[in-house]
Amino acid sequence: MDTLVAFLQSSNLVNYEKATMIASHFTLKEMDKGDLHLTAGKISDEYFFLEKGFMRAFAHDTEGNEVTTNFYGDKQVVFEVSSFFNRIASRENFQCLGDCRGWALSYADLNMLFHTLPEFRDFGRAMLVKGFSSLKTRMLSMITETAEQRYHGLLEQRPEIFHHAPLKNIASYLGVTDTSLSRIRKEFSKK
Amino acid sequence: MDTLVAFLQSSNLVNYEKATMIASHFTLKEMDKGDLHLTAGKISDEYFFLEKGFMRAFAHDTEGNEVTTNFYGDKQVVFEVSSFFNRIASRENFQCLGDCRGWALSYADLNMLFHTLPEFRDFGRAMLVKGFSSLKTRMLSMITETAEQRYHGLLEQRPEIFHHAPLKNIASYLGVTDTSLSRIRKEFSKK
DNA sequence: TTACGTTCTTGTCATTTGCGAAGAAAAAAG
DNA sequence: CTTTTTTCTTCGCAAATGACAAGAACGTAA
Repeated sequence: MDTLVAFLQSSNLVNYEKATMIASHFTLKEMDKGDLHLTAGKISDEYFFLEKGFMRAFAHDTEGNEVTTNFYGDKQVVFEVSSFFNRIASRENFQCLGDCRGWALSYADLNMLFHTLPEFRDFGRAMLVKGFSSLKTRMLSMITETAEQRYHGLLEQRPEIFHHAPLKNIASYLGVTDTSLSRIRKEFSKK
Repeated sequence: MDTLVAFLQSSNLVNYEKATMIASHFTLKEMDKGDLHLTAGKISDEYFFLEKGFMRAFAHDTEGNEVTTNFYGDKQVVFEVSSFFNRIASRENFQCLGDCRGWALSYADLNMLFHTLPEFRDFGRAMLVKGFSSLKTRMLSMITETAEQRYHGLLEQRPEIFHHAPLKNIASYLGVTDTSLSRIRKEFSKK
């Protein structure tokens, strides 16, 4: 649980004492490779801190194809914002790409903590803002960059992804087919 | 100012009395067509409720081309989340596409209200979550739909945009060139 | 190990899209 | 109203990408 406490402190918004107190409300959750942490159609009720492992989020398009919408590594918060806060069914699934271990907080507990601890409120908002911001950046790169540029960018900025996720997941995350990604990699290896 | 009060109440998170009290901290701001409400490089310090008019947000890509990232109509909150909350320079510009009139709240005032009114906090979070959620939807459509499908979707879901924004802005918002959008429209009119 | 299923690569072909440039149309300025 | 600027459309061509299919490579489980 030390990892969680350290994570809460890392933002400099929460001190050690408060971090320990917040962390005490989380419960341990362990999953195996392939397990679904959240299934589309259900309401997300876990604000989940991933201590160890790797996960991805994916949705289905109108034709039923899987589209990977995000990857999560060690020490990241994993939850479906809209489902969690609006208490509505999630359109996304969260799947473990390896054995996972982390800490979960329920909606009720999170609200209780938000209500009593302004620091945790700010922490929560900072997480939300961060997620929003990185999604915006990704949208911009989707519009302005070629598939090849996006591939290289991901390779530089988040190399861990390539160690944990199959290429077809990465392809849909980048907005290309697996065929196309394979070609991009081939061109790249020529140099 | 009635419009603002009504807007604050519309979420059902804030009652009339509190809405009036919150609204009293906003200040009126009027702008002409073409004016920049926020310039890239500056820190956004206005949580802005657009009462009347139409605006767009745009950024520049690495080659210096304008990319429209969002459109805002009547009765919408307009602000750059990351710049506003993190107090960092904005990468985006906000421009009036017609004469605009709305109400602005400073970061300091917003925090003061967040601190004293749990209802307004929830309201603020709901706005944030909503923006996040719609950006996710848009990202998914960018990955799974063709440019033509995205065009038709926008035409159905937000027809006002076509009454206020030039097509080249809409093109970059949709992630295509103006040339390509022109072709898509031509194909469409053949039916 | 062997057999099976999944993932990845490669090929061909059709389609979409971008780029550069030119002209038409529309809007703004004088 | 005329001029100027901006926006929109159109053209030809090249490049990128998707769809489909076949086979290779890989991992998993019996």
